[in-house]
Amino acid sequence: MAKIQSGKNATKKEVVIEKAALLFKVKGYSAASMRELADTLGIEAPSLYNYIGSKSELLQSICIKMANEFTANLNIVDNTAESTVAKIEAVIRFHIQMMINNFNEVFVANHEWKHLKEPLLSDFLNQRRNYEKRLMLIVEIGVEKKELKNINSYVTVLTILSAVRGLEFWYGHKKNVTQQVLENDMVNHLLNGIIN
Amino acid sequence: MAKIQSGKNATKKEVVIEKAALLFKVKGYSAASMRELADTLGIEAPSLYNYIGSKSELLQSICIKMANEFTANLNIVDNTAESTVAKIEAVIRFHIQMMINNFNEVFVANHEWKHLKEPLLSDFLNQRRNYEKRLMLIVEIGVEKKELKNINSYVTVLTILSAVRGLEFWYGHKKNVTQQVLENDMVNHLLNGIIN
DNA sequence: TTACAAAACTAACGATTATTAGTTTTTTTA
DNA sequence: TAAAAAAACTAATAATCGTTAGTTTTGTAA
Repeated sequence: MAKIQSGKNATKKEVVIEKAALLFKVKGYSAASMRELADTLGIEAPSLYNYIGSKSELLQSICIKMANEFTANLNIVDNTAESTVAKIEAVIRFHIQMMINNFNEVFVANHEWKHLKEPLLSDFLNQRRNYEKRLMLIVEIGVEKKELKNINSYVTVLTILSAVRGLEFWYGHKKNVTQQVLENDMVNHLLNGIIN
Repeated sequence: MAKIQSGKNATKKEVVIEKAALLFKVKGYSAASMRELADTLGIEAPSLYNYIGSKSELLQSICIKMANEFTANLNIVDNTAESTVAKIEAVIRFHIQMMINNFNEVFVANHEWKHLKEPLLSDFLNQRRNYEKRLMLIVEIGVEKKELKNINSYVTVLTILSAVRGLEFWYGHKKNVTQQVLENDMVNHLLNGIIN
């Protein structure tokens, strides 16, 4: 009956993934049904399988894509930013940008990765762990160079990553606080707490 | 066949809730089945209903209990701690304590509340919103008194609550960082970033 | 020991799930 | 316009879900 609308340059498969991200965010992966996903696209559930292989594949696409984007950015930051503080600031700002521009997918990757199947689950967790370790290394170098206080690198990275992750709560309160204020205040709060 | 073990002073219902919290944490509420929960107790699924009314009730118990504990603590802190900084520090330390002593239940309340049914869903969200507002008020008073920098109270509370919430990730890495180091470093990081 | 209550069981219900098979309609290509 | 391919459909499958009903076993109190 209805035909899937693929706006702009988006593949129809990409449209399905996009809608899946929204649905997974609202209902959670397990509670979200393929029938409901099909509904949001104006088609019947079995028609989805013309575009995708399985429900699980949708989650995979979302999680892998997000993991890769964060890793790719860290590569750039690590090679371009000069001081430790500049690197950390760049990472924080990128997380904020991602949360704003890819909210649903970042949210799903953060919340629903546990439903990934092996071996992708291990891949995802390894990549995240690696990301954390690289950030810890940046902090440790900053401590050595006396750019930062004598802080524990794990706790520092944990605090920063957790704080920026919490931006998902801000998303519902956009009216009260502008992105500008949010970004600057959070960067200042997190950096002032560790700069020497 | 098997009989539910109710250790110490715990009601059998409380044992069921405790096991449910663990299961919900690992699999998520929707993906966790009553048969699996019964398995962890060594009984058959229908036997659960001798103790509880429904699966949904289990989630309710967990979420409401946690919300009340945090609210109760804030009441105490608000009445006893003197300075703004002391209040914020007390709140941060309480969150850390809760994460350590009630990890599964805190985790479930943080992650699975969306599966609550109305009107409990609204109650839960209102209570959380109220908690945030009270913290914002504490920050605003601190700014007025020049105890704190001239910061946005919403962003500050968001940053702090998100950071302590991220302790759930630390839980898997206990070996590398002691609770002492974690607690002090995080408190310092978060307070130094805003103290005037 | 007998009676009662608590707590377990088996069997089964209706609902929902992701997915497959096979078919028809629509769109694109030649 | 005819043929081929893409994209929708209907119908149905096996599996799993929370939960109920009814029954049997176990534990406790008289």
